[in-house]
Amino acid sequence: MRNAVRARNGAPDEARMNTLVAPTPEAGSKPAQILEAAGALFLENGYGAVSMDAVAKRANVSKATLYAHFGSKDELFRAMMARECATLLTASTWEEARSLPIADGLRLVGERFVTFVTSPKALAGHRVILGEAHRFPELSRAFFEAGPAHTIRLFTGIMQEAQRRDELSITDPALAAEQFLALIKANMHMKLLLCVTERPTQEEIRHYVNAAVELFVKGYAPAG
Amino acid sequence: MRNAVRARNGAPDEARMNTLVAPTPEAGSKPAQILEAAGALFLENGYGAVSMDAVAKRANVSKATLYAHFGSKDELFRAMMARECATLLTASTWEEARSLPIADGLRLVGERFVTFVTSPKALAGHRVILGEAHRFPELSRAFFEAGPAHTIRLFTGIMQEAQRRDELSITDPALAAEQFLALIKANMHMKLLLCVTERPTQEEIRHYVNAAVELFVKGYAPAG
DNA sequence: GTCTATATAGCGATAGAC
DNA sequence: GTCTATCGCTATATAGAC
Repeated sequence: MRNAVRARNGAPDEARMNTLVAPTPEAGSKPAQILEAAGALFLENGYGAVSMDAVAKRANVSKATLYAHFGSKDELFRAMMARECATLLTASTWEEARSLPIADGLRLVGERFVTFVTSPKALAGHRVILGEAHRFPELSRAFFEAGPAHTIRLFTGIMQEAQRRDELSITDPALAAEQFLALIKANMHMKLLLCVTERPTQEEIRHYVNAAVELFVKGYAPAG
Repeated sequence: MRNAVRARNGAPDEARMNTLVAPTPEAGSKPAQILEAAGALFLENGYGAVSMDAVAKRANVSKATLYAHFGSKDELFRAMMARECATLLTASTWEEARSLPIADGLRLVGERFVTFVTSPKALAGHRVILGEAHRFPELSRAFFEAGPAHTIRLFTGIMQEAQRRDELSITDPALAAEQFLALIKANMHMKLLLCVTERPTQEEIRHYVNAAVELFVKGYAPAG
């Protein structure tokens, strides 16, 4: 897609920074096996605690084969994160929310969003990225662009739409989007990242999201 | 469950779970030097990327001396985290907020809280803990209790007070506290954890907090 | 391309002198 | 208590046969 070559004129940020796009190897091939093993192990245990031996063993591949496809542990980690982000962040159909009243739309996409970010895989990826943010700053940036920043842009659109329809009185749609996302994640996300609580049920998620929507819609209700 | 010995009567959670309390060695002593070096290195680079040699070298101490005071790398890491949490989380005077109108009180403690969690040390600690949450689950729990959970309890008190005074209409004070904390951190905290932005200025913090307080107070305004 | 076997280095942890 | 020197192990990465 847009790799390495594309940084010429004033290309928009969306196009320039997402360096997490990587070709997906054909299913069943050795590279695919390796990436799958790396994904399972790195996400479970973090970068430092996983050896190349362990990856090779889990992938049913020799270490030499592993190094033939991925030149180093760093490279393997990057490729694995790119693949995980690609599979996790398939843009859902946010459009359907646009046709609903704002509160219902927020409830719909909010619940979907929280369900996603509280999934074990998303949490594991989040944890690993955060733990290695210092060592892999570009990866961290790319993750942010592909993940949180992307989501904020989507919700910013929803906020602008709601304001255009006079359903909400918003002066800074991007800030409002961030606030809403923060509200629905609230403390639950942190607790999950720290492994101090179990995965919430769909009912619990709905309860959190409903409370957040209520607060948000009332807080941004148009005057009069 | 967790400490094996202490789970008898209905002791409050606060007393049972905070295993991060550790004696502070006298300043200038070797243990103090070691802990300081460990703090700098672990917080900067994470657990796996720091060797005991590196800690010893930075502390101007031999590795044998290091092992004489801290039996293993795990133990050193725990002691270091305990010390960092102790120095960072000195309970400020939240009481002063109680005498103010709710919006002013929230602005005051909110700004202080955000200033704290966006400090480089707090961020580094947060990052390391998150990255190693799998490997050190008890440590993670203890951190959560000493940090986020403690803060939520404090803010829950503020919410209850506000409701008693009919300044806010809150049905679930703990949830409201979580919501407020999430709102004022919003996306800024995530961006900082991912190293995709610089430390915010006090003006930026104030701006975020003001926006959050406005939304929160309006959203929980008593009817009528 | 893929394997077995190995090189080389750095790790956590320890022994023994002082 | 503190040091120097070193053990034993495992890590990343590579050489060479097939």
